[in-house]
Amino acid sequence: MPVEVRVRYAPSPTGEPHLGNIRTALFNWLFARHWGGTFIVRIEDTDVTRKVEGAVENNLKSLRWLGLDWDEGPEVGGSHAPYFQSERLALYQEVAVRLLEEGYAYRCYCSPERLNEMRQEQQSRKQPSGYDRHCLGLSHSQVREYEVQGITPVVRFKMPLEGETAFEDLVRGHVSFENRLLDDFVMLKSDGFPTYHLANVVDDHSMEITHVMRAEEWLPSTPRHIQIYRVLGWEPPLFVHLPMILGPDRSKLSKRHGATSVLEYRDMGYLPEVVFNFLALLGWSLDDKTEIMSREDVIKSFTLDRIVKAGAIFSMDKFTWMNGHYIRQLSTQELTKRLLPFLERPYGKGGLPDQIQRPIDTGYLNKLVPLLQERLKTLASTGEMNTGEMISPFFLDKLDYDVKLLVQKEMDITGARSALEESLRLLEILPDFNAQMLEEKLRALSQVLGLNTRQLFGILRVAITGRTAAPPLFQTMETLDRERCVMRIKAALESLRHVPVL
RNA sequence: GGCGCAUUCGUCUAGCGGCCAAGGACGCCGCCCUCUCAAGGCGGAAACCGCGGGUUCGAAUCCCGUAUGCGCCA
Repeated sequence: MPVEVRVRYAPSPTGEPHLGNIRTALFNWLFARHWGGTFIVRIEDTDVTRKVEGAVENNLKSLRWLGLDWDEGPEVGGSHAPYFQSERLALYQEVAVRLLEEGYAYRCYCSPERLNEMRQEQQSRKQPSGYDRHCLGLSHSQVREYEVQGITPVVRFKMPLEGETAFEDLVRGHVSFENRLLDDFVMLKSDGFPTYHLANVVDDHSMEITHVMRAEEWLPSTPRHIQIYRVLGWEPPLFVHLPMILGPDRSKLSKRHGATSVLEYRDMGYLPEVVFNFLALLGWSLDDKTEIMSREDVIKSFTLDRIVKAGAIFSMDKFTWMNGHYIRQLSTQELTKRLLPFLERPYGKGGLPDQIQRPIDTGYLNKLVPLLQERLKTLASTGEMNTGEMISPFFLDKLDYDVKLLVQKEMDITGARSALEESLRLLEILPDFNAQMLEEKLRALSQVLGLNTRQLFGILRVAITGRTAAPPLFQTMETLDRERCVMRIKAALESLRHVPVL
């Protein structure tokens, strides 16, 4: 492949980077790492009006969270600094002036009103829309007149009227556009800021970018970029247009499809390695079966020829499945560590009930984690309930009982009471309070009581945890210890006491 | 409206002329395991490869057209 690979991720700081942006970043990063190249981050902050506070930081944060380290860019600097376009304005202006002098560009004084009118007329006449070159042949006196009026011009690029602009896209193959259908686009705005077209060409060239990998939505503007390279006598980079990530309705993924920002997924309890793995598989695949891949695996096998051409819908279901899969692979200790911040959040945000003291006892949590592990879909939730809710019975002193739950199918209150009373008696005298012993003796008890295990264990489960869905009963009891189990069964009995026998 | 790109199970994908009456995964359904919920195991339904023409002994795979979707410009 190329002698030296230099690629870039060039976000504009207009909000939190969403999955599509990050997938683009990931592919660039993977490509660089695969070939031992350089991964650059460049901030495209020339659109002052759309700038959002904290957006740069969110972009960098997202990259760091996923472990996508950059070799040049904000915070780390590099030989091609600066990496903020707002600090490179002189460069763009210089190029604009050069193109002006060489006749490849011209100043345009047209008002938005005139452009609008022009567009409407073109539309009504069903002509292809585009700038009509009104300002191309302006005389000196006309120019002077505009200047006197205080109009600051934009700079437009003079597109060739004939021929076609073609290139080999590394994913799509040969792509071509007819020049006569491309209009004289604005390169430099009247405030002196460049448009995307100018800035990205100037920067990619001066930063010696070898491969421009970006989303497919940029494909239609590529011929413009190529024309700029051409008149400047610069060698254009290779282009790689990545398939888009789509929402469930197949349109470009956006906020109206729900959560799209990577940081939101982080807060929902998705693992960074899952985002990495899953995103790598949206638009790229290794073969017909490999899905779970370490980052080293992906780097090793990431090549452009395996990139898919069509857009892909982001499937939340599969994403969540993969997250659960990764969670189950984690060591108890690692999972405990990752769970901690989620559990320490306020109850309203998915953490443990607020009356439970923070910080949480890590040693104790460590004992619970194995009971929780295979039930988690995300760090924050089992799908049915929040993680904090799920393990709250292990932390609370008192549970609220729903009496209806205590009385199992085909049983009455009297039966439930005696089952609890007999269990209580048994637990109090059990020589060893461990899961194995508990199971053995309680099974025997169910026989004696003439109940099936489903019924007895069901009642006990509700008495012990307050709910019908919980981790395995006997391990739960062992972890809670005898004293607390006894207390809870007594409490359950107490709550049954006030219910009249029907 | 113009231009461009795309088109294999609901979804992500494998497939680069014969190995495909199309394979894997998620989801779905059923069974098993089982103290609940999960997890796991096994099995199933699910794409006539958008459609129509070619090329070829042979096409999901190559070519042309067409439809649809999406993107960009407006």
